[in-house]
Amino acid sequence: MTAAANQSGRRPTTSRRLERAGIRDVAAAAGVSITTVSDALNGKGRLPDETRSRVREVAERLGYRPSAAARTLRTGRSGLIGLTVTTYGEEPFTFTEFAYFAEMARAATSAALGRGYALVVLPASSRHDVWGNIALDGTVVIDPPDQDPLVSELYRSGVPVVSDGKPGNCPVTAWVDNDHEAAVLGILDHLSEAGARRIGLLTGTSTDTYTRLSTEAYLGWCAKVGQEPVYETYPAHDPAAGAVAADRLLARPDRPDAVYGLFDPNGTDLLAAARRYGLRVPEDLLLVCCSESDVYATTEPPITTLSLKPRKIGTTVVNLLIDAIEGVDSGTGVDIARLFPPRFRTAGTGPPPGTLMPTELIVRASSQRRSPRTTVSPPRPPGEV
Amino acid sequence: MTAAANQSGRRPTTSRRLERAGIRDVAAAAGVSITTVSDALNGKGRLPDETRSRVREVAERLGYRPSAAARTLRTGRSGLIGLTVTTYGEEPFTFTEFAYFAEMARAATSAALGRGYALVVLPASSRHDVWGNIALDGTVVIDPPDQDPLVSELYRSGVPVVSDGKPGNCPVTAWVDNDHEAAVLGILDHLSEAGARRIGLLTGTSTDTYTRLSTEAYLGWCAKVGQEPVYETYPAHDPAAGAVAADRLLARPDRPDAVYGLFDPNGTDLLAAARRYGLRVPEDLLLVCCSESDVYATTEPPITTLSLKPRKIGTTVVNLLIDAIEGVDSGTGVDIARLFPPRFRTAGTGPPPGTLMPTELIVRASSQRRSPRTTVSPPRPPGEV
DNA sequence: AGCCTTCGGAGATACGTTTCTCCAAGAGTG
DNA sequence: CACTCTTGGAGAAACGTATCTCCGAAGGCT
Repeated sequence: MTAAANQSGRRPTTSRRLERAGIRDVAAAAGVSITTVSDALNGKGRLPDETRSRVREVAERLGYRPSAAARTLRTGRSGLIGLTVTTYGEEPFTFTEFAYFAEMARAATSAALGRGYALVVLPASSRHDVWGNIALDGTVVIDPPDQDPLVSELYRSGVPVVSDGKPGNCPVTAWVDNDHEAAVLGILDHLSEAGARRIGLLTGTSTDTYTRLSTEAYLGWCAKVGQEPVYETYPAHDPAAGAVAADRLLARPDRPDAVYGLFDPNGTDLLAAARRYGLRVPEDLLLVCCSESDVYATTEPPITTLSLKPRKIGTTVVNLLIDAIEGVDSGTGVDIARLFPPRFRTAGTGPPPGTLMPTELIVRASSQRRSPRTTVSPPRPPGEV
Repeated sequence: MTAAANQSGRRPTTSRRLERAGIRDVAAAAGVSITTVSDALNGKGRLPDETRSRVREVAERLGYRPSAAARTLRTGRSGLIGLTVTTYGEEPFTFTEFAYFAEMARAATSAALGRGYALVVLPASSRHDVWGNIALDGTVVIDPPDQDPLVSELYRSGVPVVSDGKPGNCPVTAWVDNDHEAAVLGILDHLSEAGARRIGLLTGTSTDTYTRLSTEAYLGWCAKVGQEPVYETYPAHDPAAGAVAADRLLARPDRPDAVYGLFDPNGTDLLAAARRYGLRVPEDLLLVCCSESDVYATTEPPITTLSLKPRKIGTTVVNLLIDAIEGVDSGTGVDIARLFPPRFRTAGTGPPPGTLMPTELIVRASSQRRSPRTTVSPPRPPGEV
């Protein structure tokens, strides 16, 4: 039994054996009250520096580590943020499957840590019992489907939710998304300027916002410029289906002379399909795809890609969420959250605040008829340093 | 004020406004005691099914969600597992930077979730205050450096730690690693059989276990077969340095006719370097590199890779950790953890239990002089389905 | 009839903090 | 001297759950 526990007069019968030192032990050892210890360690209250440092030293000596669980219970803050990615197909996660998710998650983790929060990776399926078992201060949801029951449940129970991807019909505290329409229009214009006469699209069958908005933008553009739409769809989560769809697109009688692929692997798939049909890129076929992968910088030829800037998105999403958690209204310091708890905030205030982030088109040889000058270091003979 | 809170007689003065329903509210609404509610919901105690279902129904109706914080405080279990990856260079994480980490993390997340735990991504630097703020049941550490203070601290405070990568000098509950020596020897034999006369190595400057063991295995093999070692080292976290080192290796007067690269990007780097020197792969240069990326299946030519099977590793690590947390001794059901808390378990019992996992060599064209028959679908004319 | 066992459940305590309230002693002030 | 104000700190009440202990009642057995 600890001497401190003895003095504190708490457990007279049960002897706490080798447990970690608690705040009581520190208080007893330093000859002060628990209040003083708490204040000293947390920098609150009014204490002379001498007491503060003495308490800190005693705590250090005893190896005192405050119990996160107790603190969470008392303060209602866990410092934990959920990160949820919608699941496609059998696998529980597409997490880190595509470069976009991986980079976004990394940026989000980093941003959260920078503000003292940690990220918990959670499945989108609410049946996993783990959801109820974790005290979350808020949640980031990537690409929530319409009417997501999980998001509704979270929001209803007062947990702030910020989504990456404009939510369909579920209530969120805030959302961040790319300006997909502008991105697609920009690409179509870019291809037109490069000489494309008939631009095709490789798109997905699912109904998520990204796919929907991008496809609509394409169709709208076609209607405006008077081009017959030329597109193929496939289930985006199935890599094999992508190659087949790429092949299908180039096999059409009205074969396009330029293609934009909405998903990461489309670039290599389209390149392979073009090769099979003996089409030269960019001479016979202009190519652009949406990807965060840098392999497209070294393909033959390098492929123009659209970056959704996942790092920026991840950072923004997390910062928005933490702002909501801490009740900061973008720097005004007004404690909005306390005045209007989340469950009431949208009542009558219209749609939740959304932020549109710009994308970046990384132009490479595949989308330029006149291929840009590439810097190639000349081969050096062996032996030369 | 809730009627239940009124009846319970607890807070007579302060009115709890719109807070979530607690276990007391459920008890009051169901006309039973708190004990009964807890037992009914957790499937403990001895209760008739009628009471159990009635309580469950009331809880459901009230939207009762047990407080994770309170449960954690009471039971000492949070259901949270830390996932730490050592940081190289400036970036806070290499998390998901390499395919190995990404896949390993995904498998670990999945395995944890399957057993009712969630993963928290944490930085390896202990100065981040977030470490002390989270109740962790255990931690997975990827590739801990020798004498890692963080691991020591965790282990000392009784938190089980399982590492991916054989730990140098820090005490862990268990560890999992590949049999790097066997893997390297296997590759060297494979290259020899393919006709290699002088095998080179592209390796790293850092002292982590993987780099060290692999390099030592190479040197040992060289000594055994009487080949002069031919290798170049570079800081593995610097992508640009890899290309330079690859170039250096092929520029040597004693240029190797086969190379094994220890890191993921080495394949493309070596391929590019070979091209610069006019070396044909595999005719003039045999190539193997360690990578989880499937881009090497489609390079020109496809490159033979060594897979460390990160999914298997991630799953094993997590299961080992949870076994330790729950005190399960690999199925015997003996509660070892309770009998011997972690801090005493290594006293005299020698090194912590380690598991060596096999690797997999994925043989492709780059390491075979007689290139294997490749199945290439002949180009189909457009219009044909 | 008396005793033992099982059933169904209530009471109370502990988990380890944070924080609200309050108090004693000294210091300044009229 | 009587008073207020400030300083430094103590006491105790939560936070919401799990669980240990105990108890009455009903039935079974000798």
